[in-house]
Order: sequence, then C-alpha cells, then structure tokens
Amino acid sequence: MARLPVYLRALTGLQERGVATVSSEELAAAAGVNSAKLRKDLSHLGSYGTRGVGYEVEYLVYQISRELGLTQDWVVAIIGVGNLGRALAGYGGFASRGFRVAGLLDADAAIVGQEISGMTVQHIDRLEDIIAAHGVSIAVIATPAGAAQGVCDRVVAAGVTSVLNFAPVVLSVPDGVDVRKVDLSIELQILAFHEQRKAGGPDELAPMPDGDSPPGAPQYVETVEA
Amino acid sequence: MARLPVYLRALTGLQERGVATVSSEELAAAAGVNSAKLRKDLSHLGSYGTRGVGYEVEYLVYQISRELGLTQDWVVAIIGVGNLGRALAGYGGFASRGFRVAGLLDADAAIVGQEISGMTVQHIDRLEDIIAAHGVSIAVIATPAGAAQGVCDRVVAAGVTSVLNFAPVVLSVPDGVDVRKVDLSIELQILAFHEQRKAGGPDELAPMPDGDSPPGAPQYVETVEA
DNA sequence: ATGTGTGAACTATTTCACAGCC
DNA sequence: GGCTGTGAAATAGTTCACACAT
Repeated sequence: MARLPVYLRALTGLQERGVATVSSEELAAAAGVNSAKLRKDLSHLGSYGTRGVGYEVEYLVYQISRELGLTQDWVVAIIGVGNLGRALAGYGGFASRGFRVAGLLDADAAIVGQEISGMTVQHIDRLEDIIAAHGVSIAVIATPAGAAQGVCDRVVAAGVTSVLNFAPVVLSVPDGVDVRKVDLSIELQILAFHEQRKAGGPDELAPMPDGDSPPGAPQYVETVEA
Repeated sequence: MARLPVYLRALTGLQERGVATVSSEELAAAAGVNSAKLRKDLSHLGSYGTRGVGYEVEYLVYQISRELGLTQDWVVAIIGVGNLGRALAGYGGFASRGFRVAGLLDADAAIVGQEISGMTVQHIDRLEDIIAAHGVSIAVIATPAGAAQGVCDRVVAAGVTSVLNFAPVVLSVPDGVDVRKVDLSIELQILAFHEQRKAGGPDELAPMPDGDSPPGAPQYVETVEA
C-alpha cells in the first residue's frame, strides 16, 4: 500500500521524540489520514497493535520497514546529472533509508569526471558495466525528455526492474518492470486547477471571456519542454 | 481530475509532431491509460470529440488548458534554494506552462544574493513583501523539514492558498488551502516494495530470516533526515 | 475505560458494452 | 465502418460502528 511510507515517516518522527506508544488516532493525525483507514491498513500487515493501548512505535517501525523491503539495501543508479540529478545525488533521504547510490551517469563530456556529493560522474557508456557490477535494481532517470526512453530501454535490458522517472514522458516498459513517475509541472498544474476553482467561486465554466471559441488558429500553450 | 495534465502533455507531444486528430485509443496509449477511462474523463469537460473521427488535437489542448486554468498566468515563489530549489528554479517546465517564478528565497546568508537561473536569491525576511508585490498564489517549499511548517504558516498568513511541498513533513494548513506533496524517498520506498515482491515470488511474508522478532532493542532504520 | 480489529454499509472509480452519430 | 459518449455492472477504496481484548 502506498501509504505505508507515510506512516513510517510519521513513526520515525515519533521515535525521535521518544514516544513509545501511539494510538491509531494520534498516528493518523501525524500522517494526515483518518484513523479507521490507518487501522485497516495496519491490520493488513498483521495484528501489531494492543487493544486498549495502541501500537508500540519501535515494533511497528520494524514491521513496516520489513513489509516495504527496507530491511535490505537497494542499489540505485542516477542517470542524468543536470540540476535535478545533482539534487537527487545530494538528497539525504536516499542513504538514510536503505538506498545506496552506486553511480551517477551522464552523456555530457563536460559533466563526466566531476565530483558530486562525493561521487565521480561516469560516462553513460559504462551504464551496463555499473548495473552489473553493483547489482543495481532501481534506476533513477533524470535525463531530458528526449533521452529518457532510450536510457530506460538500456537499463531494462541490463536487468533493472524498477525505474523512477523524472523526465516528462510516459515510458514504455515490458511487463514485470515497474515505473513510477514524478512530474513537477503536473503537480503545479493540479494546484492551478484548484486555485482557479477557488477564485472563480462555485460556478463552473461559464465566466471566461472567450469561453468556447471554435478550433482554429491560436497556439494557446507553448511547447518548450523541460 | 488529476489526469488532465497527463493528457495535456501527450497532446502537446502529438501537436509538435503535427498530428491534427487522435482517437481515444491512440491518446490513451500515449498517456498510459485505458481508452474508456480517457473518454469518460474528457466527456466530463463537454463533448469535444467527433464520433467516427476522434478528437481534434489543438481544440482539445485549448479546452484542457482552460479547464486547468492554464490560460492565465500563475505566480510562484520558491522558498529554499538548496540543491532541490536550484533544480526547480532552472526547470523549464515552469515557465513554459504559464507558471512565472517571482522569487527565490532562502534564510542562508551565503546563498542570499547569488544569481540562480537569472534571478537573485532574496532573504526570507522579504517573503511577505514579495508575495504581496507580485501576487504570488502558489508557494513551492523546498526547505529542510524543520523549517517547512514555519515557512508554510507565513506564506498562508500572507495570502497564499496553494502549496507544493518538497519537505518530508505533513504540513498542517487551514481549510481552503491546498497542499500537494512530492517526496522522493516515498517514491523509492514504493518501488522497493514492489521489487521485493518480485524477488520473493508469490509467497508472502514467511521467508525472511528473522521474520517475527519481538519488540526490543535494535534500531532498524536510521533517522537522519534529508 | 480505552482503543484495536473487522464485518457491513457506503462511496468513488474503473471497466464493459453498446446506442447513436459521423 | 469507426469511434465517441454514456448508462449500467463490476471493482476498489473509505468510513462507520461495535464486538472484543486488555
């Protein structure tokens, strides 16, 4: 379930503050969900709570970590060392949760050889080597949109079965390979949508100046890509 | 609906390639969804297709842009100019889709005054000024976890009603304020979960070496934060 | 008393399948 | 003939409410 990492985050926060026990109500509040949902989710993993008391924080942290596969280490490679790749390479949340970055790769000769967050950027030609040598199982694609599918095909051919895609394209992969996509501009667009609803009040799509102009000439949105 | 931005992305891709018309089947494939779902989603906006033919790409681009509120410009401020803030500041997808970055702000004196992607980083003290002066309606929070709630409270007090949060905390906001959260480590954890399932085969939670150890001493996950 | 675990009711979303229009 | 738009069916997800353990 996609909410377990959120619970885990909330639990480690409580753990740091020295809390030993939580009720579903408290944990749900910390995670931003409703308590019935939290109990249902947790009961899916087994009976790890105590009636009348709550959940023991440390035990639950371990059980969720185990369910998520965080008791073993996962080896990741970051492909594309632009601004975003650099940010990812320096992101503390990777190392701290059982994700080990085994390589930073880029196609740009000006970037290859640079030292980023204590790692030397490798040339993309070495992709297959590095995947095999380090046993990479998760590839993080932070390349420009145009390069993403090609890189994806290569990492999949080299045996990677999980891809985290930051490039603004829908990657196609064979069955058995998982892709998750993070798209910054989509997140903003969703916010803009809600923002518009607030501004316009509860009336729906009437009050725009030029609401239903027919198909034709004008170019409404630029198509420059990230 | 949260899928409209994905359709819009697929449509602008087709538009660039000079395609004038698509069927729901083709567009659905490009967007990575099933065609019945796509038709249902689009029929929600109105009857913009032609039976027996399909959808006119340009017209549909405009209608979706309008629905999403992208025919107007949205002003955003980026708070926190670390690695991630820098990546966001340089992200082409913002400017190209009607999002204008009105300010980069940081609390660190070593960063304030630096020029990033053509903008000068401002001190966080000027937050309220900048929001008011530029009419910022969306705040992007890319600060460390500890600073995020404080920054969020300030932007909300200054009138911002949409927040895109990259800090790994659940922000609490008053009703009427929208928050979306992007969490890199959560995405990786979800991939790790599926990866584990593949490796372990269809058997469920039996085959771990130390499956059900009782609560007690060991610290299973470090708590260093991003 | 308190708070989990869970069947049952409810709500939302997805898919099917086909009538109707081009 | 081909493809949209859409009711109806199927499925998934959420919330309620309470029996039962501590």
